[in-house]
Amino acid sequence: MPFLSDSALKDELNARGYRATPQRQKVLSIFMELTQGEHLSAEDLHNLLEEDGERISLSTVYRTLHLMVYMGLLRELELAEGHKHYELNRPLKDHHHIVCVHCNKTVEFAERSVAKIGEKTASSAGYHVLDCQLTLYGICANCTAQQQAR
Amino acid sequence: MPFLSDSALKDELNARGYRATPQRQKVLSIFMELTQGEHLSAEDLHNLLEEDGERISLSTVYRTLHLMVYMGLLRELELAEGHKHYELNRPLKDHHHIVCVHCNKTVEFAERSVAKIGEKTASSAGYHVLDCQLTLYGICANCTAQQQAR
DNA sequence: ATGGGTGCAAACTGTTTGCAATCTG
DNA sequence: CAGATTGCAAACAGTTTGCACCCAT
Repeated sequence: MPFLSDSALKDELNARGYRATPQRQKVLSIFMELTQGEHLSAEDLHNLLEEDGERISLSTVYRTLHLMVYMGLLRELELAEGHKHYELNRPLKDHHHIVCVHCNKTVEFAERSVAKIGEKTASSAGYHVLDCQLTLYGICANCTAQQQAR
Repeated sequence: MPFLSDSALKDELNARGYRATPQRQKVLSIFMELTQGEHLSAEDLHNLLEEDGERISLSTVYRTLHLMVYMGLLRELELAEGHKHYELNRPLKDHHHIVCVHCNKTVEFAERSVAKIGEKTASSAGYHVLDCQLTLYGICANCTAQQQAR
């Protein structure tokens, strides 16, 4: 599901009774241009679209993000920055985050065993797992160094 | 750190140049009365305090929560419900969450190996880990059953 | 007594919603 | 052409902040 042409997106939307609009296509194409691990807030996305000369309102950005999360095209991340971030929902969800609580710098890392542990635990609690996010909060090397400098 | 008497809290605060106020003591005592795994939003906490006949403003609740997270007494959770939740920051952080994306029901579970994996990964990226949260999103048994009933 | 803490109300941020106009299937 | 989708502006929810008063230290 990571790469979806405009026409594939249209099919996917139509199959579920939704319509393909230029806004939706443009939103998805922005996400497909990101490098692995990059993620955007609603406002980041809106800015990128405007820079590209697209005319799209913030409300539509939000509505589109919700729709695409609902359809499974995007993944919603809750990093502790007060607003949500979104990224393409790649089939292998073995990619997690470390956030620096000082500077908010975020690093992605891949780790297969976490998803397995999660899957096992959740299903024994009767849950059908949709997503598995391991988030580590800490202080990055840079900030640690700066603290010691004081 | 899970159980802190009023006077221990006072010492802890004074040592860092803060003052012990009735509001802060009451907030912490509310958290200490919770059963393991319970967590509160700022508003939940405010309501509980008012039920107990305490006079405390919402702003003070927020300020106190931030302070206690900063001091390491509380842990901030980002469950996908649009607002943050807080719980006592117990020394063993091997306790994670599964959230049902339909009904928001949250279940806690303990899993030791995740923290180990996280610690290892983060430190190799140069991060000093403060917290490690594994959050699983899925559909609970109840909601699955209801979906099939339709 | 001094400066940290509180309550209040007003400001803010990110997000959602109602509605008329517009576009897709 | 019907109904889904959009843009706009207004409404919202949760959280933060300025300021005068108050109370731990």
